[in-house]
Amino acid sequence: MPRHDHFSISDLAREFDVTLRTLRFYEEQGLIEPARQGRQRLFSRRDRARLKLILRGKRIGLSLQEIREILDLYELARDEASQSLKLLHLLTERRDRLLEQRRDIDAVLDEITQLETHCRQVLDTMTAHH
DNA sequence: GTTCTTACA
DNA sequence: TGTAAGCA
Repeated sequence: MPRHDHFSISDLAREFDVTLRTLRFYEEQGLIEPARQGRQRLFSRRDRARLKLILRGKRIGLSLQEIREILDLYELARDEASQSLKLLHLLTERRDRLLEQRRDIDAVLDEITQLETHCRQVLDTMTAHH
């Protein structure tokens, strides 16, 4: 965990508990673009900071595509305002998706309860006849 | 021993 | 994203 200015792919993998494959994949997806020292990747503090944001976004449930949008803003429109605005928007969408999933789950749960009730009634009826 | 690219159950 | 293969 060299506290210096550069990190190897293994350094970051260890620090953030992700696999080497994951870091290479994120690069492939354009979320990070570590420098190269010959052929090897050389991660800067900036890459490290981005990775931190990527993982945070993933925890919240944002897609890599959405995370990239935020990261891009952090690069281009260096103003923190547009970035926060974007994040706020994505968070709202994420919440809506979760709420919808919750509604779907509740609906299935209710159906299960109804079927359960039905089954018990059938069993009670048969028992009563014997 | 470590990292890289490519391909695929 | 995991894993295996063949290099550097």
